[in-house]
Amino acid sequence: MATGRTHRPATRSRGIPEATVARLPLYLRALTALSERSVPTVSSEELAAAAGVNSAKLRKDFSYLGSYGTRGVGYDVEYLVYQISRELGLTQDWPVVIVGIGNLGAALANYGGFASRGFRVAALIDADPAMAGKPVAGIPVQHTDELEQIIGDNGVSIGVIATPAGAAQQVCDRLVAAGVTSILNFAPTVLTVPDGVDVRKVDLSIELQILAFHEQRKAGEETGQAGPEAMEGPEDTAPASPARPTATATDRKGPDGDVPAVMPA
Amino acid sequence: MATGRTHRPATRSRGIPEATVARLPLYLRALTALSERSVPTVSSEELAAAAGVNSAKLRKDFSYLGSYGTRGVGYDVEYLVYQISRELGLTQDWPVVIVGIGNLGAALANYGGFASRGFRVAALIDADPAMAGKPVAGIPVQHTDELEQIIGDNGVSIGVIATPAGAAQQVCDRLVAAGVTSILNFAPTVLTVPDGVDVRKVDLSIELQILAFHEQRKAGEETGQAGPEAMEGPEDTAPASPARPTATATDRKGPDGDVPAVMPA
DNA sequence: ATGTCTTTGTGAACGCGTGCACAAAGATGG
DNA sequence: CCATCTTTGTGCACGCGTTCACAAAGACAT
Repeated sequence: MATGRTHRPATRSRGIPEATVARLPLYLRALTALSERSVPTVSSEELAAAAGVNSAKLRKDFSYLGSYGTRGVGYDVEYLVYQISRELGLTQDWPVVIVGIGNLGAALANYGGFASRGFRVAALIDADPAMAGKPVAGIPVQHTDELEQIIGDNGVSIGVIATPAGAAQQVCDRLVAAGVTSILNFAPTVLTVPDGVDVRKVDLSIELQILAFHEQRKAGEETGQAGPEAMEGPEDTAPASPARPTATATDRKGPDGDVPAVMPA
Repeated sequence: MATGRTHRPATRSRGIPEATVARLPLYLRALTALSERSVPTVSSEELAAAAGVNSAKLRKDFSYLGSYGTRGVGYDVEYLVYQISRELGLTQDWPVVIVGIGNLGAALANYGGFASRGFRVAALIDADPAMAGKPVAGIPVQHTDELEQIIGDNGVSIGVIATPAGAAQQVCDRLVAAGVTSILNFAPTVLTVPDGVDVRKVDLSIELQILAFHEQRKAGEETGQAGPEAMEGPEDTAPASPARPTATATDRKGPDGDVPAVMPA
Protein backbone atom coordinates (compact mmCIF):
# COMPACT_ATOMS: atom_id res chain seq x y z
CA MET A 1 0.00 0.00 0.00
CA ALA A 2 1.52 3.03 -0.94
CA THR A 3 0.60 3.47 2.58
CA GLY A 4 1.57 6.06 5.08
CA ARG A 5 -0.46 9.14 5.26
CA THR A 6 0.20 11.49 8.07
CA HIS A 7 -1.80 9.94 10.74
CA ARG A 8 -4.58 12.12 12.05
CA PRO A 9 -5.40 10.67 15.45
CA ALA A 10 -8.78 11.56 16.83
CA THR A 11 -9.86 14.03 14.20
CA ARG A 12 -11.78 11.32 12.38
CA SER A 13 -14.56 11.77 14.91
CA ARG A 14 -17.53 9.75 13.70
CA GLY A 15 -16.31 9.33 10.17
CA ILE A 16 -15.68 6.47 7.83
CA PRO A 17 -12.86 4.06 8.70
CA GLU A 18 -9.68 4.69 6.81
CA ALA A 19 -9.65 1.16 5.46
CA THR A 20 -13.10 1.70 4.03
CA VAL A 21 -12.13 4.97 2.38
CA ALA A 22 -9.25 3.19 0.70
CA ARG A 23 -11.66 0.69 -0.82
CA LEU A 24 -14.30 3.13 -2.03
CA PRO A 25 -12.36 3.95 -5.21
CA LEU A 26 -12.21 0.25 -5.95
CA TYR A 27 -15.96 -0.10 -5.64
CA LEU A 28 -16.44 3.01 -7.68
CA ARG A 29 -14.37 1.63 -10.49
CA ALA A 30 -16.27 -1.64 -10.54
CA LEU A 31 -19.59 0.20 -10.40
CA THR A 32 -18.60 2.50 -13.23
CA ALA A 33 -17.86 -0.51 -15.39
CA LEU A 34 -21.30 -1.93 -14.55
CA SER A 35 -22.90 1.40 -15.25
CA GLU A 36 -21.35 1.51 -18.69
CA ARG A 37 -22.83 -1.87 -19.40
CA SER A 38 -26.19 -0.47 -18.25
CA VAL A 39 -26.51 -2.98 -15.44
CA PRO A 40 -29.27 -1.58 -13.22
CA THR A 41 -28.56 -3.35 -9.93
CA VAL A 42 -25.86 -5.46 -8.41
CA SER A 43 -25.68 -7.69 -5.35
CA SER A 44 -22.99 -7.35 -2.74
CA GLU A 45 -21.70 -10.74 -3.79
CA GLU A 46 -21.24 -9.77 -7.43
CA LEU A 47 -19.78 -6.38 -6.72
CA ALA A 48 -17.42 -7.79 -4.14
CA ALA A 49 -16.15 -10.30 -6.65
CA ALA A 50 -15.58 -7.56 -9.19
CA ALA A 51 -13.71 -5.45 -6.68
CA GLY A 52 -11.77 -8.39 -5.32
CA VAL A 53 -12.97 -8.17 -1.74
CA ASN A 54 -15.11 -10.07 0.71
CA SER A 55 -18.84 -9.46 0.34
CA ALA A 56 -19.38 -8.98 4.06
CA LYS A 57 -16.66 -6.37 4.09
CA LEU A 58 -18.27 -4.58 1.20
CA ARG A 59 -21.66 -4.52 2.88
CA LYS A 60 -20.11 -3.20 6.06
CA ASP A 61 -18.27 -0.56 4.09
CA PHE A 62 -21.48 0.60 2.48
CA SER A 63 -23.23 0.60 5.82
CA TYR A 64 -20.92 3.40 6.90
CA LEU A 65 -22.24 5.52 4.06
CA GLY A 66 -25.83 4.76 4.91
CA SER A 67 -28.35 2.15 3.87
CA TYR A 68 -28.26 2.30 0.14
CA GLY A 69 -29.25 -1.25 -0.73
CA THR A 70 -32.54 -3.02 -1.11
CA ARG A 71 -32.87 -6.38 0.59
CA GLY A 72 -33.65 -9.20 -1.74
CA VAL A 73 -32.44 -7.13 -4.70
CA GLY A 74 -29.06 -5.51 -4.18
CA TYR A 75 -27.72 -2.05 -4.84
CA ASP A 76 -28.83 0.40 -7.50
CA VAL A 77 -25.73 0.95 -9.58
CA GLU A 78 -26.29 4.56 -10.61
CA TYR A 79 -27.34 5.64 -7.19
CA LEU A 80 -24.35 4.00 -5.60
CA VAL A 81 -21.98 5.56 -8.11
CA TYR A 82 -23.34 8.93 -7.15
CA GLN A 83 -23.18 8.31 -3.42
CA ILE A 84 -19.62 7.09 -3.49
CA SER A 85 -18.54 9.87 -5.81
CA ARG A 86 -20.06 12.39 -3.48
CA GLU A 87 -18.47 10.77 -0.46
CA LEU A 88 -15.06 10.84 -2.08
CA GLY A 89 -15.52 14.44 -3.12
CA LEU A 90 -15.46 13.67 -6.83
CA THR A 91 -18.55 15.69 -7.59
CA GLN A 92 -16.34 18.72 -7.47
CA ASP A 93 -13.33 19.55 -9.53
CA TRP A 94 -9.89 19.27 -7.97
CA PRO A 95 -7.13 21.27 -9.61
CA VAL A 96 -3.81 19.48 -9.24
CA VAL A 97 -0.24 20.54 -9.90
CA ILE A 98 2.52 18.16 -10.82
CA VAL A 99 6.00 19.24 -9.79
CA GLY A 100 8.97 17.63 -11.46
CA ILE A 101 8.43 16.86 -15.11
CA GLY A 102 10.96 14.14 -15.71
CA ASN A 103 10.10 10.74 -17.07
CA LEU A 104 7.68 10.04 -14.30
CA GLY A 105 6.12 13.48 -14.18
CA ALA A 106 5.49 13.36 -17.90
CA ALA A 107 3.95 9.92 -17.58
CA LEU A 108 1.65 11.20 -14.85
CA ALA A 109 0.69 14.23 -16.90
CA ASN A 110 -0.27 11.94 -19.76
CA TYR A 111 -2.19 9.59 -17.54
CA GLY A 112 -5.82 9.55 -18.54
CA GLY A 113 -7.09 8.67 -15.09
CA PHE A 114 -6.57 12.23 -14.03
CA ALA A 115 -9.11 14.18 -15.95
CA SER A 116 -11.66 11.41 -16.01
CA ARG A 117 -12.16 11.31 -12.28
CA GLY A 118 -12.75 14.86 -11.17
CA PHE A 119 -9.10 15.83 -11.21
CA ARG A 120 -7.73 18.50 -13.49
CA VAL A 121 -4.07 19.14 -14.14
CA ALA A 122 -3.85 22.84 -13.42
CA ALA A 123 -0.14 23.14 -14.09
CA LEU A 124 3.10 21.31 -14.69
CA ILE A 125 6.06 22.73 -12.84
CA ASP A 126 9.77 22.02 -13.25
CA ALA A 127 12.95 23.56 -11.93
CA ASP A 128 14.78 23.26 -15.23
CA PRO A 129 14.53 26.56 -17.14
CA ALA A 130 15.02 24.68 -20.39
CA MET A 131 11.69 22.93 -19.80
CA ALA A 132 9.75 26.15 -19.39
CA GLY A 133 7.17 26.65 -22.07
CA LYS A 134 7.66 23.21 -23.53
CA PRO A 135 4.31 21.48 -23.78
CA VAL A 136 3.88 18.12 -22.08
CA ALA A 137 0.56 16.36 -22.54
CA GLY A 138 -0.67 19.56 -24.15
CA ILE A 139 0.15 21.70 -21.14
CA PRO A 140 3.10 24.10 -21.15
CA VAL A 141 5.59 23.48 -18.37
CA GLN A 142 6.10 26.40 -16.00
CA HIS A 143 9.10 27.27 -13.94
CA THR A 144 9.33 26.64 -10.21
CA ASP A 145 9.53 30.37 -9.57
CA GLU A 146 5.87 30.64 -10.39
CA LEU A 147 4.80 27.86 -8.04
CA GLU A 148 3.24 30.07 -5.39
CA GLN A 149 1.47 32.18 -7.98
CA ILE A 150 0.00 29.15 -9.70
CA ILE A 151 -1.20 27.54 -6.49
CA GLY A 152 -2.82 30.74 -5.37
CA ASP A 153 -4.47 31.68 -8.64
CA ASN A 154 -5.96 28.26 -9.24
CA GLY A 155 -6.88 27.43 -5.67
CA VAL A 156 -4.86 24.25 -5.86
CA SER A 157 -5.04 22.11 -2.76
CA ILE A 158 -3.54 18.87 -4.11
CA GLY A 159 0.06 18.62 -5.23
CA VAL A 160 1.93 15.75 -6.83
CA ILE A 161 5.68 15.56 -6.27
CA ALA A 162 7.65 13.71 -8.94
CA THR A 163 11.01 15.34 -8.38
CA PRO A 164 14.27 13.64 -7.42
CA ALA A 165 14.48 12.73 -3.76
CA GLY A 166 16.82 15.58 -2.96
CA ALA A 167 14.38 18.27 -4.03
CA ALA A 168 11.23 16.73 -2.62
CA GLN A 169 11.22 18.19 0.87
CA GLN A 170 11.94 21.67 -0.39
CA VAL A 171 9.21 21.45 -2.99
CA CYS A 172 6.90 20.07 -0.35
CA ASP A 173 7.58 22.98 1.97
CA ARG A 174 6.84 25.47 -0.77
CA LEU A 175 3.65 23.71 -1.76
CA VAL A 176 2.44 23.66 1.82
CA ALA A 177 3.38 27.28 2.39
CA ALA A 178 1.44 28.22 -0.72
CA GLY A 179 -1.68 26.50 0.54
CA VAL A 180 -1.54 22.91 -0.62
CA THR A 181 -2.93 20.55 2.02
CA SER A 182 -2.74 17.18 0.27
CA ILE A 183 0.38 15.75 -1.30
CA LEU A 184 0.99 12.67 -3.35
CA ASN A 185 4.70 11.93 -3.15
CA PHE A 186 6.49 9.81 -5.73
CA ALA A 187 9.96 10.78 -4.54
CA PRO A 188 11.72 8.18 -2.39
CA THR A 189 11.89 10.31 0.75
CA VAL A 190 10.02 10.72 3.96
CA LEU A 191 8.31 14.09 3.83
CA THR A 192 7.81 16.15 6.93
CA VAL A 193 4.68 18.25 6.93
CA PRO A 194 2.75 20.26 9.48
CA ASP A 195 -0.42 18.95 11.04
CA GLY A 196 -3.42 19.13 8.82
CA VAL A 197 -1.53 18.23 5.69
CA ASP A 198 -2.05 14.76 4.25
CA VAL A 199 0.73 12.93 2.51
CA ARG A 200 0.42 9.70 0.61
CA LYS A 201 3.45 8.10 -0.86
CA VAL A 202 3.95 5.88 -3.86
CA ASP A 203 7.29 4.17 -3.88
CA LEU A 204 8.25 1.69 -6.55
CA SER A 205 11.38 0.67 -4.77
CA ILE A 206 9.57 -0.20 -1.56
CA GLU A 207 6.96 -2.23 -3.38
CA LEU A 208 9.63 -4.23 -5.16
CA GLN A 209 11.47 -4.88 -1.93
CA ILE A 210 8.32 -6.20 -0.30
CA LEU A 211 7.78 -8.49 -3.25
CA ALA A 212 11.39 -9.65 -3.03
CA PHE A 213 10.88 -10.52 0.61
CA HIS A 214 7.95 -12.77 -0.17
CA GLU A 215 9.67 -14.16 -3.20
CA GLN A 216 12.67 -15.16 -1.14
CA ARG A 217 10.35 -16.65 1.43
CA LYS A 218 8.66 -18.70 -1.25
CA ALA A 219 11.97 -19.90 -2.67
CA GLY A 220 13.09 -20.86 0.82
CA GLU A 221 9.97 -22.88 1.54
CA GLU A 222 10.41 -24.87 -1.65
CA THR A 223 13.82 -26.13 -0.60
CA GLY A 224 12.69 -26.86 2.92
CA GLN A 225 14.43 -23.81 4.33
CA ALA A 226 12.15 -21.21 5.74
CA GLY A 227 14.06 -18.11 4.80
CA PRO A 228 17.14 -16.35 6.10
CA GLU A 229 16.12 -15.84 9.69
CA ALA A 230 14.73 -19.17 10.70
CA MET A 231 17.99 -21.03 10.26
CA GLU A 232 17.04 -23.74 12.75
CA GLY A 233 18.20 -23.72 16.31
CA PRO A 234 16.98 -21.69 19.25
CA GLU A 235 19.61 -18.97 19.14
CA ASP A 236 20.09 -17.14 15.89
CA THR A 237 23.77 -17.64 15.32
CA ALA A 238 24.87 -14.76 13.17
CA PRO A 239 26.15 -15.93 9.80
CA ALA A 240 29.77 -15.68 8.85
CA SER A 241 29.25 -12.45 6.93
CA PRO A 242 29.57 -9.08 8.67
CA ALA A 243 30.44 -10.00 12.23
CA ARG A 244 28.25 -8.85 15.05
CA PRO A 245 29.69 -5.62 16.44
CA THR A 246 31.59 -6.59 19.54
CA ALA A 247 34.12 -3.79 19.85
CA THR A 248 33.12 -0.80 21.90
CA ALA A 249 31.17 1.73 19.95
CA THR A 250 34.08 4.11 19.82
CA ASP A 251 35.38 2.01 16.92
CA ARG A 252 34.22 4.42 14.31
CA LYS A 253 34.79 2.30 11.21
CA GLY A 254 32.26 -0.36 12.10
CA PRO A 255 32.76 -4.07 12.54
CA ASP A 256 33.78 -5.01 9.08
CA GLY A 257 35.06 -3.04 6.15
CA ASP A 258 33.57 -5.07 3.34
CA VAL A 259 29.87 -5.18 3.64
CA PRO A 260 28.46 -7.22 0.72
CA ALA A 261 27.51 -5.61 -2.52
CA VAL A 262 24.29 -4.08 -1.32
CA MET A 263 23.12 -0.55 -1.69
CA PRO A 264 25.58 0.95 -4.14
CA ALA A 265 23.58 4.10 -3.62
CA MET B 1 -0.83 2.54 0.35
CA ALA B 2 -0.56 0.62 -2.71
CA THR B 3 -1.98 -2.04 -0.57
CA GLY B 4 -3.63 -5.26 -1.45
CA ARG B 5 -1.47 -8.23 -1.98
CA THR B 6 -3.08 -11.57 -2.35
CA HIS B 7 -3.60 -12.54 1.18
CA ARG B 8 -1.69 -15.66 2.22
CA PRO B 9 -3.56 -16.81 5.33
CA ALA B 10 -1.61 -19.06 7.66
CA THR B 11 1.44 -19.64 5.49
CA ARG B 12 3.29 -16.90 7.35
CA SER B 13 3.83 -19.38 10.15
CA ARG B 14 6.28 -17.81 12.56
CA GLY B 15 7.44 -15.07 10.23
CA ILE B 16 7.68 -11.35 10.34
CA PRO B 17 4.41 -9.38 10.47
CA GLU B 18 3.38 -7.95 7.15
CA ALA B 19 3.28 -4.43 8.54
CA THR B 20 6.87 -4.80 9.67
CA VAL B 21 8.01 -6.06 6.28
CA ALA B 22 6.46 -3.01 4.69
CA ARG B 23 8.55 -0.76 6.91
CA LEU B 24 11.87 -2.51 6.50
CA PRO B 25 12.62 -0.77 3.18
CA LEU B 26 12.03 2.52 4.94
CA TYR B 27 14.53 1.72 7.65
CA LEU B 28 16.95 0.45 5.07
CA ARG B 29 16.81 3.70 3.17
CA ALA B 30 17.41 5.77 6.28
CA LEU B 31 20.25 3.50 7.33
CA THR B 32 21.87 3.69 3.92
CA ALA B 33 21.89 7.45 4.16
CA LEU B 34 23.55 7.22 7.58
CA SER B 35 26.04 4.72 6.25
CA GLU B 36 27.04 7.08 3.47
CA ARG B 37 27.70 9.74 6.05
CA SER B 38 29.82 7.16 7.89
CA VAL B 39 27.69 7.30 11.01
CA PRO B 40 28.71 4.23 13.01
CA THR B 41 25.72 3.76 15.30
CA VAL B 42 22.23 5.10 15.64
CA SER B 43 19.64 5.01 18.39
CA SER B 44 16.10 3.80 17.83
CA GLU B 45 14.92 7.33 18.51
CA GLU B 46 17.08 8.91 15.82
CA LEU B 47 16.43 6.24 13.25
CA ALA B 48 12.72 6.31 13.91
CA ALA B 49 12.68 10.05 13.33
CA ALA B 50 14.53 9.61 10.06
CA ALA B 51 12.13 6.95 8.90
CA GLY B 52 9.09 8.83 10.09
CA VAL B 53 7.82 6.24 12.54
CA ASN B 54 7.40 5.71 16.27
CA SER B 55 10.56 4.56 18.04
CA ALA B 56 8.81 1.80 19.97
CA LYS B 57 7.43 0.45 16.73
CA LEU B 58 10.87 0.45 15.22
CA ARG B 59 12.34 -1.44 18.13
CA LYS B 60 9.59 -4.01 17.99
CA ASP B 61 10.10 -4.36 14.27
CA PHE B 62 13.78 -5.04 14.77
CA SER B 63 13.02 -7.46 17.56
CA TYR B 64 11.34 -9.71 14.98
CA LEU B 65 14.62 -9.93 13.11
CA GLY B 66 16.59 -10.70 16.24
CA SER B 67 18.44 -8.68 18.80
CA TYR B 68 20.72 -6.51 16.79
CA GLY B 69 21.06 -3.53 19.09
CA THR B 70 23.30 -2.74 22.04
CA ARG B 71 21.61 -1.30 25.07
CA GLY B 72 22.92 2.04 26.07
CA VAL B 73 24.39 2.58 22.59
CA GLY B 74 21.96 1.83 19.80
CA TYR B 75 22.28 -0.07 16.55
CA ASP B 76 25.38 -0.61 14.46
CA VAL B 77 24.50 0.96 11.14
CA GLU B 78 26.48 -1.29 8.81
CA TYR B 79 25.43 -4.42 10.55
CA LEU B 80 21.79 -3.44 10.46
CA VAL B 81 21.98 -2.54 6.78
CA TYR B 82 23.27 -6.01 6.11
CA GLN B 83 20.69 -7.76 8.26
CA ILE B 84 17.75 -5.94 6.72
CA SER B 85 19.09 -6.39 3.20
CA ARG B 86 19.42 -10.07 3.83
CA GLU B 87 15.96 -10.28 5.33
CA LEU B 88 14.44 -8.54 2.35
CA GLY B 89 16.32 -10.75 -0.04
CA LEU B 90 18.37 -7.94 -1.50
CA THR B 91 21.67 -9.76 -1.20
CA GLN B 92 20.68 -11.60 -4.31
CA ASP B 93 19.89 -10.28 -7.74
CA TRP B 94 16.29 -10.17 -8.89
CA PRO B 95 15.73 -10.05 -12.63
CA VAL B 96 12.58 -8.09 -13.45
CA VAL B 97 10.58 -7.65 -16.63
CA ILE B 98 8.50 -4.60 -17.40
CA VAL B 99 5.53 -5.19 -19.65
CA GLY B 100 3.95 -2.24 -21.39
CA ILE B 101 6.43 0.39 -22.46
CA GLY B 102 4.24 3.45 -22.71
CA ASN B 103 4.87 6.65 -20.84
CA LEU B 104 4.79 4.94 -17.50
CA GLY B 105 6.73 1.86 -18.53
CA ALA B 106 9.47 4.03 -19.97
CA ALA B 107 9.58 6.07 -16.80
CA LEU B 108 9.92 2.92 -14.75
CA ALA B 109 12.67 1.61 -16.99
CA ASN B 110 14.57 4.82 -16.48
CA TYR B 111 14.03 4.80 -12.75
CA GLY B 112 17.36 4.57 -11.00
CA GLY B 113 15.96 2.87 -7.93
CA PHE B 114 15.80 -0.38 -9.85
CA ALA B 115 19.39 -1.33 -10.40
CA SER B 116 20.62 0.23 -7.20
CA ARG B 117 18.67 -2.09 -4.92
CA GLY B 118 19.31 -5.60 -6.12
CA PHE B 119 16.85 -5.42 -8.99
CA ARG B 120 17.89 -5.74 -12.60
CA VAL B 121 15.72 -4.96 -15.57
CA ALA B 122 16.02 -8.17 -17.55
CA ALA B 123 13.73 -7.08 -20.37
CA LEU B 124 11.23 -4.54 -21.61
CA ILE B 125 8.23 -6.01 -23.35
CA ASP B 126 5.55 -4.32 -25.42
CA ALA B 127 2.73 -5.51 -27.64
CA ASP B 128 3.35 -2.86 -30.28
CA PRO B 129 5.51 -4.30 -33.08
CA ALA B 130 6.67 -0.79 -33.90
CA MET B 131 8.36 -0.61 -30.51
CA ALA B 132 10.36 -3.80 -31.00
CA GLY B 133 14.08 -3.20 -31.09
CA LYS B 134 13.75 0.39 -30.06
CA PRO B 135 15.99 1.07 -27.10
CA VAL B 136 14.44 2.51 -23.95
CA ALA B 137 16.77 3.31 -21.07
CA GLY B 138 19.46 1.54 -23.03
CA ILE B 139 17.51 -1.71 -23.31
CA PRO B 140 15.91 -2.81 -26.56
CA VAL B 141 12.17 -3.39 -26.33
CA GLN B 142 11.06 -6.90 -27.19
CA HIS B 143 7.75 -8.07 -28.51
CA THR B 144 5.13 -9.78 -26.38
CA ASP B 145 5.50 -12.95 -28.41
CA GLU B 146 8.81 -13.55 -26.72
CA LEU B 147 7.48 -13.11 -23.21
CA GLU B 148 7.54 -16.77 -22.20
CA GLN B 149 10.99 -17.25 -23.69
CA ILE B 150 12.41 -14.27 -21.83
CA ILE B 151 10.93 -15.28 -18.49
CA GLY B 152 12.24 -18.79 -18.83
CA ASP B 153 15.72 -17.92 -20.04
CA ASN B 154 16.35 -15.33 -17.37
CA GLY B 155 14.64 -17.06 -14.50
CA VAL B 156 12.46 -14.02 -13.93
CA SER B 157 10.14 -14.29 -10.96
CA ILE B 158 9.05 -10.66 -10.65
CA GLY B 159 7.01 -8.89 -13.30
CA VAL B 160 5.88 -5.30 -13.56
CA ILE B 161 2.69 -4.57 -15.46
CA ALA B 162 2.40 -1.10 -16.94
CA THR B 163 -0.05 -1.83 -19.72
CA PRO B 164 -3.49 -0.31 -20.23
CA ALA B 165 -6.14 -1.77 -17.96
CA GLY B 166 -7.66 -3.83 -20.72
CA ALA B 167 -4.53 -5.84 -21.36
CA ALA B 168 -3.41 -6.28 -17.78
CA GLN B 169 -5.21 -9.50 -16.87
CA GLN B 170 -4.11 -11.22 -20.03
CA VAL B 171 -0.50 -10.17 -19.53
CA CYS B 172 -0.75 -11.25 -15.92
CA ASP B 173 -1.99 -14.70 -16.90
CA ARG B 174 0.88 -15.15 -19.34
CA LEU B 175 3.44 -13.99 -16.80
CA VAL B 176 2.12 -16.39 -14.21
CA ALA B 177 1.95 -19.26 -16.68
CA ALA B 178 5.55 -18.58 -17.62
CA GLY B 179 6.67 -18.81 -14.01
CA VAL B 180 6.41 -15.33 -12.52
CA THR B 181 5.23 -15.46 -8.91
CA SER B 182 5.34 -11.78 -7.90
CA ILE B 183 3.61 -9.02 -9.77
CA LEU B 184 3.67 -5.27 -9.36
CA ASN B 185 0.61 -3.91 -11.09
CA PHE B 186 0.31 -0.32 -12.28
CA ALA B 187 -2.76 -0.92 -14.39
CA PRO B 188 -6.03 0.21 -12.82
CA THR B 189 -7.60 -3.23 -12.63
CA VAL B 190 -8.09 -5.95 -10.09
CA LEU B 191 -5.90 -8.85 -11.11
CA THR B 192 -6.94 -12.41 -10.44
CA VAL B 193 -4.07 -14.78 -9.78
CA PRO B 194 -3.69 -18.32 -8.48
CA ASP B 195 -2.62 -19.05 -4.93
CA GLY B 196 1.04 -18.57 -4.29
CA VAL B 197 1.34 -15.56 -6.54
CA ASP B 198 1.75 -12.18 -4.86
CA VAL B 199 0.29 -9.05 -6.37
CA ARG B 200 0.89 -5.54 -5.21
CA LYS B 201 -0.84 -2.67 -6.89
CA VAL B 202 0.10 0.93 -7.38
CA ASP B 203 -2.79 3.07 -8.44
CA LEU B 204 -2.46 6.79 -8.92
CA SER B 205 -6.16 7.30 -9.33
CA ILE B 206 -7.01 5.59 -6.06
CA GLU B 207 -4.41 7.58 -4.15
CA LEU B 208 -5.80 10.82 -5.51
CA GLN B 209 -9.33 9.84 -4.62
CA ILE B 210 -8.29 9.09 -1.06
CA LEU B 211 -6.63 12.48 -0.86
CA ALA B 212 -9.74 14.11 -2.26
CA PHE B 213 -11.82 12.47 0.44
CA HIS B 214 -9.70 13.93 3.18
CA GLU B 215 -9.45 17.22 1.40
CA GLN B 216 -13.21 17.50 1.21
CA ARG B 217 -13.42 16.52 4.85
CA LYS B 218 -11.02 19.27 5.77
CA ALA B 219 -12.90 21.85 3.74
CA GLY B 220 -16.14 20.76 5.38
CA GLU B 221 -14.76 21.07 8.89
CA GLU B 222 -13.61 24.59 8.24
CA THR B 223 -17.10 25.77 7.43
CA GLY B 224 -18.62 23.90 10.34
CA GLN B 225 -20.02 21.16 8.18
CA ALA B 226 -18.53 17.75 8.79
CA GLY B 227 -18.65 16.45 5.26
CA PRO B 228 -21.34 15.13 2.98
CA GLU B 229 -22.65 12.27 5.10
CA ALA B 230 -22.97 13.81 8.52
CA MET B 231 -25.64 16.26 7.49
CA GLU B 232 -27.02 16.57 11.01
CA GLY B 233 -30.03 14.68 12.21
CA PRO B 234 -30.45 11.04 13.18
CA GLU B 235 -31.71 9.74 9.86
CA ASP B 236 -29.68 10.52 6.79
CA THR B 237 -32.25 12.14 4.59
CA ALA B 238 -31.11 11.57 1.07
CA PRO B 239 -30.23 14.81 -0.69
CA ALA B 240 -32.28 16.23 -3.49
CA SER B 241 -29.95 14.91 -6.14
CA PRO B 242 -30.46 11.48 -7.67
CA ALA B 243 -33.50 10.22 -5.86
CA ARG B 244 -33.34 7.06 -3.88
CA PRO B 245 -34.48 4.18 -6.09
CA THR B 246 -38.09 3.56 -5.13
CA ALA B 247 -39.47 1.96 -8.24
CA THR B 248 -39.26 -1.80 -8.47
CA ALA B 249 -35.93 -2.99 -9.72
CA THR B 250 -37.37 -3.89 -13.09
CA ASP B 251 -37.06 -0.20 -13.95
CA ARG B 252 -33.95 -0.67 -16.00
CA LYS B 253 -33.02 2.93 -16.55
CA GLY B 254 -32.35 3.74 -12.91
CA PRO B 255 -33.94 6.35 -10.73
CA ASP B 256 -32.84 9.48 -12.50
CA GLY B 257 -31.49 10.11 -15.94
CA ASP B 258 -29.14 12.92 -15.15
CA VAL B 259 -26.54 11.73 -12.76
CA PRO B 260 -24.13 14.59 -12.18
CA ALA B 261 -21.03 14.99 -14.25
CA VAL B 262 -19.04 12.25 -12.62
CA MET B 263 -17.14 9.43 -14.22
CA PRO B 264 -17.09 10.37 -17.90
CA ALA B 265 -15.26 7.08 -18.26
C1' DA C 1 34.65 -3.15 41.21
C1' DT C 2 30.71 -0.58 41.69
C1' DG C 3 27.28 2.84 40.65
C1' DT C 4 25.01 5.63 37.32
C1' DC C 5 23.05 6.52 33.11
C1' DT C 6 21.46 5.48 28.54
C1' DT C 7 18.92 2.70 25.46
C1' DT C 8 17.10 -1.66 24.13
C1' DG C 9 13.68 -5.36 24.17
C1' DT C 10 9.12 -6.69 25.46
C1' DG C 11 4.77 -7.58 28.40
C1' DA C 12 0.35 -5.89 28.38
C1' DA C 13 -3.55 -3.12 27.08
C1' DC C 14 -6.05 -1.10 23.60
C1' DG C 15 -8.18 -0.12 19.17
C1' DC C 16 -8.98 -1.12 14.43
C1' DG C 17 -10.19 -4.20 10.79
C1' DT C 18 -12.01 -8.61 9.23
C1' DG C 19 -15.10 -12.33 8.68
C1' DC C 20 -18.84 -15.29 10.36
C1' DA C 21 -23.35 -16.03 10.85
C1' DC C 22 -27.95 -14.63 11.37
C1' DA C 23 -32.03 -11.83 11.99
C1' DA C 24 -34.69 -8.34 9.65
C1' DA C 25 -36.45 -6.43 5.39
C1' DG C 26 -38.41 -6.54 1.37
C1' DA C 27 -39.47 -8.57 -3.25
C1' DT C 28 -41.99 -12.05 -5.65
C1' DG C 29 -45.41 -15.61 -6.58
C1' DG C 30 -49.59 -17.86 -5.57
C1' DC D 1 -53.01 -11.53 1.97
C1' DC D 2 -49.76 -14.90 3.08
C1' DA D 3 -45.68 -17.81 2.32
C1' DT D 4 -41.28 -18.20 0.51
C1' DC D 5 -36.99 -16.77 -0.97
C1' DT D 6 -33.28 -13.61 -1.68
C1' DT D 7 -30.14 -10.30 0.01
C1' DT D 8 -28.96 -6.68 3.08
C1' DG D 9 -27.31 -4.82 7.49
C1' DT D 10 -24.97 -5.84 11.72
C1' DG D 11 -23.76 -8.04 16.44
C1' DC D 12 -20.01 -10.53 17.84
C1' DA D 13 -15.62 -12.61 18.26
C1' DC D 14 -11.05 -12.89 16.85
C1' DG D 15 -6.48 -11.51 15.36
C1' DC D 16 -3.23 -8.06 13.97
C1' DG D 17 -0.89 -3.82 14.78
C1' DT D 18 0.24 0.07 17.71
C1' DT D 19 1.58 2.27 21.80
C1' DC D 20 2.87 2.76 26.59
C1' DA D 21 5.72 1.92 30.13
C1' DC D 22 9.25 -0.46 32.40
C1' DA D 23 12.64 -3.93 33.63
C1' DA D 24 16.94 -5.72 32.02
C1' DA D 25 21.30 -5.00 29.79
C1' DG D 26 25.20 -3.03 28.97
C1' DA D 27 28.47 1.17 28.46
C1' DC D 28 31.06 4.43 30.91
C1' DA D 29 33.05 7.02 34.75
C1' DT D 30 35.08 6.99 39.05
